[in-house]
Amino acid sequence: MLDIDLIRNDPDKVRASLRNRNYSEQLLDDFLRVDGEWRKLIDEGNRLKYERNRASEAIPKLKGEEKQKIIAEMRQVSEKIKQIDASIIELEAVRGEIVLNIPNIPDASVPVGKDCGDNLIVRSFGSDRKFDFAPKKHYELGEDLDIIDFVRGTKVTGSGFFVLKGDGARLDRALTQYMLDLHHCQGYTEIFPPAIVNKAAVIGTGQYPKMKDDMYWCERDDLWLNPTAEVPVTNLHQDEIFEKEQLPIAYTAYLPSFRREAGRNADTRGIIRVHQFNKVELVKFVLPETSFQDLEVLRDDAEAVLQGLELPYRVLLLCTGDMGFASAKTYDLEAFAPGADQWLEVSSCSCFTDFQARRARIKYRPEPHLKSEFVHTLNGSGLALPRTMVAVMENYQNKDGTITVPKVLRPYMQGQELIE
RNA sequence: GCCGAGGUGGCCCAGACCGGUAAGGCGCAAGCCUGGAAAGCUUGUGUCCGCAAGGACUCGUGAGUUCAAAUCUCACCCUCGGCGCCA
Repeated sequence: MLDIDLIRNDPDKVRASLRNRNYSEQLLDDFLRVDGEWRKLIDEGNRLKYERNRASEAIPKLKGEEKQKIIAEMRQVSEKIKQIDASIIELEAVRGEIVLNIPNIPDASVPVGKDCGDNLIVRSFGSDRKFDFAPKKHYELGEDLDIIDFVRGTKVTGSGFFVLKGDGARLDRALTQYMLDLHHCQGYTEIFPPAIVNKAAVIGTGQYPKMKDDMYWCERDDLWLNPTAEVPVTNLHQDEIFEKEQLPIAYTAYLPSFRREAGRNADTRGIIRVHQFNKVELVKFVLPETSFQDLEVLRDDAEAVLQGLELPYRVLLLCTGDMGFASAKTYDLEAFAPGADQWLEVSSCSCFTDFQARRARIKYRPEPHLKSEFVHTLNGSGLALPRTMVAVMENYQNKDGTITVPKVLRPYMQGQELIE
C-alpha cells in the first residue's frame, strides 16, 4: 500500500508509476475523487460531533424546558451524524479497495520497460558448456530413472501435481537441507511457519486482492494455502513495533507453496510450473535507509546457492513492466537448463520498501522517544526446489543417462555420487 | 465441540453492578534542579481532518438503546485454562 499522503501530494509520481507498469491511470483519478469526498465528509462530521459533545457537557447542568429543547436538537444532530458516518464508511471501503490495487512505485534504478523483453541482464555465466551428446530434458530423465512420477501425481490429485520417488525425493530433500544450512551460515534464522494463512496475511504481503484467483482458498474457514513462505514469514511481525537495535531481522524458511496457476499452459510439461512445490525463502526486515543495499546482499545470498551447486545462471534486473505488484525493485535469478535449452527463474529477490510494512503495520522506532516508522521488507527465493532440481538434473546428466550428484549435496545423501 | 476466565493507549493495570466522555503505574524523551548524575518536580508520549488555531476518533469487532456507551442489550472474533476428540 502506498502512503496516502504521497498519493495526495505527488499524484504525478503515482501516475508515472502506473503508466510504466502498464496499469490504468483510472486508479489514481478514482482515488483522488473518492478521497476528496471523504475528506469533506470527515470535516462535516467532526463539526457536528463537536456540537454534540459541547451539548453533552451542558445537558447534565441544565433543567426543565431548556434541557428538553437541547435534547430534542441533539436527537436530530445525532441522526445526521449517523448518516454521515455511514457515508464515510462506504467511501472508506471504496477508497481502501482502490488503494489496495495501486502497485508499489518502482525505484529510480529500475529500467522503464514494457515486458520481460526489456529486462536487463546484469551478468551471466556458465551457459556455454558443450555436451558431447544430446542432453535430455528433465522429465525424460525423471521418468527414465524412475525418480519423478507424473502419472500418479495426477491420479491422487490432478493435473499439475507430481510425485518424487526414491533418489528424486532424496535429491529434493538434500537440496532443501543444503540451502537451509547455507542460509543459516549466512546469518538467517530458520523458521517453520504455518502453510495456511488468513486473509489479513495475504493482504499484508500484497497477494490479495490482485492475485486472489491464483491462490487456493478454504472457503469454510476463509483461509488460504500460502502461495509462498513470504506470506507467513513476513506476516509473523504483523502489528508489531521493533526497537531500532532489533533490525535487521533475517529469516529463512522451507515450506510447500501452492499456486492455482489459473492460466496454466497445457504444454508446460514436467515440474517447471506446478501447483505445489517446495521452496526455501529468505525474508528480511530492514531500516529504510539501507534497504536497497540489503537487497544486493540478499540477492548475493541467493546466488551463493547456485554458485555452490556450480550451476550456470544469470541475474536479471526486472523492468517496470515486468515487476511484481508489491515490489520496488526485483532481481530474478535464472538457472540454465541445457536439456530444454531454457533459462529457468529459480529466484526472485525484491525490495518492497514500506509497501508491505504499511499493509501489515510493521514498524520500528528510530529513537525511543520518536514516532514509529514503517520498516522496509525484502524477500527472495533461495531457491525454488523443482526448477533447481531441473537445472541440477539437466546439467549433471551423463551420456549413459545417469545423473552425477553435485558435490555439495553428497553429505546430505549419505555420500552418494550417482543417480542411476 | 462444551465449560470457565479474559481482551483498555508502546507495556502493565483500574474503571463496568449504578451511563456523563479513559484514572494510575512502568518505559522513553524534553525541561527544571545539579559541578555531574540519581532522586524529585513539570510536560510530552496512538490514529484521523486541518496551513494553522483547533477539532474529531480510539477501551477485541459489528450492530442496537440513549442527548450521551469502556460502562446497558444482542451477535461475532481472538487469547488463556479445563473437558472431549485426536497424529
